[in-house]
This record gives sequence, C-alpha cells and structure tokens, in this order.
Amino acid sequence: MMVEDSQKSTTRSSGTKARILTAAEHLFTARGFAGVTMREVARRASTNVASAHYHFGSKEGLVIEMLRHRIAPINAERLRLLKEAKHHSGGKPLKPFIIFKALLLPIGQAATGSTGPDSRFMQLVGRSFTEPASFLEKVHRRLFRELSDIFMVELRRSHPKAQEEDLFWNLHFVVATMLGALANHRRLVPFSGGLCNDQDVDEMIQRLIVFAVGGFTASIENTKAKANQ
Amino acid sequence: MMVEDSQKSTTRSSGTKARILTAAEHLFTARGFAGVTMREVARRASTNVASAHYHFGSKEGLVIEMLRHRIAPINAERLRLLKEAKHHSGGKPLKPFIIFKALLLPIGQAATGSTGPDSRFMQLVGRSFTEPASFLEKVHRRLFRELSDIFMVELRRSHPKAQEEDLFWNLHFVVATMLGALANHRRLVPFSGGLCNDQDVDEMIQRLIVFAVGGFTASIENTKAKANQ
DNA sequence: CCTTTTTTCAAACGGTCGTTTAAAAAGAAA
DNA sequence: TTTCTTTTTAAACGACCGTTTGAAAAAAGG
Repeated sequence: MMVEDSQKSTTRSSGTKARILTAAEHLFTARGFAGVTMREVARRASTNVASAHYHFGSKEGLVIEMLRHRIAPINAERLRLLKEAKHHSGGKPLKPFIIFKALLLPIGQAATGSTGPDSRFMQLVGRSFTEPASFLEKVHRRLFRELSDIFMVELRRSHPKAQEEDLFWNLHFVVATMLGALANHRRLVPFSGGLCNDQDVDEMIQRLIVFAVGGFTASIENTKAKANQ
Repeated sequence: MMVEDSQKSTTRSSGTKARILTAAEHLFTARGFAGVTMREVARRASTNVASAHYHFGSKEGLVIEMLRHRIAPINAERLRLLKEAKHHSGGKPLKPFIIFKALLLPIGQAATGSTGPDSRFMQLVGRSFTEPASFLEKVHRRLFRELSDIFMVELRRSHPKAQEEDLFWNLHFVVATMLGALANHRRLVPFSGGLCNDQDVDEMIQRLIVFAVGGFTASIENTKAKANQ
C-alpha cells in the first residue's frame, strides 16, 4: 500500500516507475498537463493506469514528481556554481555576470542532458509557471524559495547601494526573461524566417546571460541615477 | 444558421454574445483554457452552452475571439505610437528606448482598461503563448506577424551595423521578458515578502522598458565588440 | 517449500466534457 | 397578422476523464 518514500529507496520494482516518469515528461512537454491523460502516459510506458496511480498516487503527484526530478539537479548545480565562484572571489562581492552565469548556465546542461538534446523540456518548466493549477505554486515555492533567497544575498552584496525593492524587481525580470525565452524558444525560428536556430541551446544561454546582465545593471543604474537627480 | 461574419455587423441579438465574451475572459484568466468548461462560461453569462456554440462555433472559436478582441486594440495602439514617434523624428532612426516604449506602454493601458484595473488579464496573454494548444499558434501568427515585422524594420534602421541574426535574438528576448514578466507578475509579491507591489501596472511597465532597453543594447554592443576583436 | 509483501493488471465506477438536436421564443419584414 | 430569419433553450449523445477495486502475478523473506 505504501506509495514509496521520496528517497530513491531500494525498490524491487522493475523500471516501471522510471518508465512512467519518462513517458510523462515527454507527453507533458508536448501537450501540457491538462492535455495529457493518465491512460496515455500509461500506454507510452507500456503499463496501465492503475500502476501509475500505485506509484504516484494521483495525476498531480505524477506532475509534481516529474518536475522535482528534473529541476532539483539544475538547482543543485546552480548552487554549486555559485559556491565555486564565491570560493574564487576571495571574499569580494561577485559581479552580476558571475551571478547570472551560475543561475543560467545549468539550464543548458539540463537541456542537453540524459535523454538527449531535448531543448523542449525547459518549455515545460516555463509552462509550469504560467499554468493556473494552484498545486504548482506550492511546488515552486518548495523548489525555488531557498534558491532565490541565496541568489538575492549575492545580489545585495554585489550592489550594496541599491534599494532592496529594485533588486527584487530586476531579479524578477531576469527570471521572467529566462522563463519566457525558454517557453517561447521554438517561436524564434519561424519568426526569424529560419535565420536563428533553436537547436543550439548553449548559444541561447550565452546570449541570454548577456541580455540579463545588461538589463539588470542598466535598470539598477537608471534607478540610482534618478534617485540622485 | 450563420455564425456571424467577423465584422461587428448589425446584429439583432441582445448582449448575449458580449456577455459570453466577458465571462470567458474572466474565467480563462483565472483558470486557463483547459481548466474552464463551456458550461461554466455559459452559466456566468446567464445563458446556456448551446448559445455559446451558436455564437462562437466551438470552444476554440471562443478562445480565439476572446484573445483577438483584447489583443487587436493593443497592437493598434502600438502601431499608432510607433507612427507618431516616426513623425516626430524627422526621418532619423528611432532610439531603442522610443521603439520599446511603443511596444510596451500599450500593455499598461490595456491592463487598466475598460473592465477596470484588471492586471491579471495579461497573465492570460502570457499564458496563451506557453499553452501547447496548436490552434493558438495560428492565432498568434495572425495577430503578431505584421506587428513584429514593422518593429523589426525600425530596429534595423536604429542599428544599421548590427547583424540581422542578433536583432532577431534580442527582440525575441525583449518579447520573452515582457511575456514572462506579465505571466509571472503575481509571484513578485510573495517573492519580495510584500515589498514589491503588483497592483501598480504602470510602475512595472516603466521598469520593464528600462530593463528591455538595457538588455537589448548591451547584447547588441557585446556582440559587436566580440566581432571587432 | 510456504508465507508475506510489493507490483501489475483488466475491468468497472461515477462524473464531466464538448458538441448536437430539435423545438420554442423573439424579432424583422411584409 | 402572417412569414421568414435569428436567437435561446432543455435535453440528450457519445466519448473520455481520474480514480478505485479486487484479484492475479512477481519478488522477497523464512
């Protein structure tokens, strides 16, 4: 009857649970949460609906577990890069470029990760932020609260004269840019008439970092300038 | 039998069609496209499902009409502001700040528009970009293709030395920032511990313009610098 | 081996969905 | 009023949803 604790505990199942997770990830990526049925997920995983409910309790549980399974490693890598940068900085405040690199680079690694270069998965993450389903808000709070607090600490140290309010606004914009760019990644190809490629995720991340740093510092500078005039 | 041509033709209906549109807008905003049923829309509009199908043909038709009804005026205002700016520029290229003001300011007007200060509607627009429903892509192409072409012309004139590819990428980022910021607007309040307000849409738009211009120009400059080194 | 627990499965349950039908009601034109 | 078209309505259709049940199969422990 147990639905299994959240650890990757010693299970005697064959790979059914993992297969369901993979199938869910692919289908949800392609058609959203509401657009995919448990029956489809089960069929793609070569099992049946009852099995999916046995392992994940409900459709919500499956969605949550799938997001957690993918996002947690990305956030861990973000924190690792930030810690590494702090170690190399000798106690000095980190530059925004370094901070946002730690925030954005791990996305590229995830997009070109285990299941092959699947740049569309991050579309799902972006979508999970805009879907109105209320249960997702709790997931996001659990997954991102600590992370954003830590990054805010570094931004404060980096801009000691900036107003707290401005830092929040601009980090919010950086995250919004990241999510928006990821979620709408595909549109760039037809929009540019094929001139821009959507396969090279690393190129996008590099461009994204430059854009984010530029927007962030410009906005901080601008507000400071206005305050001084 | 006719479902009415797309003009606001002389109709003999009472306000049923308009009431359905308003009800749909409120409900879809709160709970997304898949999360709202035709029965709920009909009930809120004080009519029944068959009437909604009579006026809009299908649920897809209702969604499309609702988006068009709201977005078209915003885009018209964008083009008006751009034309006005060109008229005042005396044939000189427009500065990015002016171009992006024309792109972003009309959003604030729409958010504080006819149905009262409903800042949440733009959340729906942002969501409509990330929803996987394929029929939305056609709507977006129809609604935004011409607009983005016109803005690209001005960006080209504004940055004659920039690479076409870079302009596409960075306009894409600006749009992504806009959509992401709008879609995730609400999250800023709990994230900032209540320090930042989500009711003042105009403040957000002002900050958004500064951020967008900063990101855009920084990215263009950076790429140019790299090309020259 | 037998016992116990975990995992899989086919089938069904109760509901809700988008859509359609066919007839009544309401207006416009005559 | 009578005729014709547009609009509204209650009721039903067929399909599919997330979830549950209860028993069979598989794995683990003794």
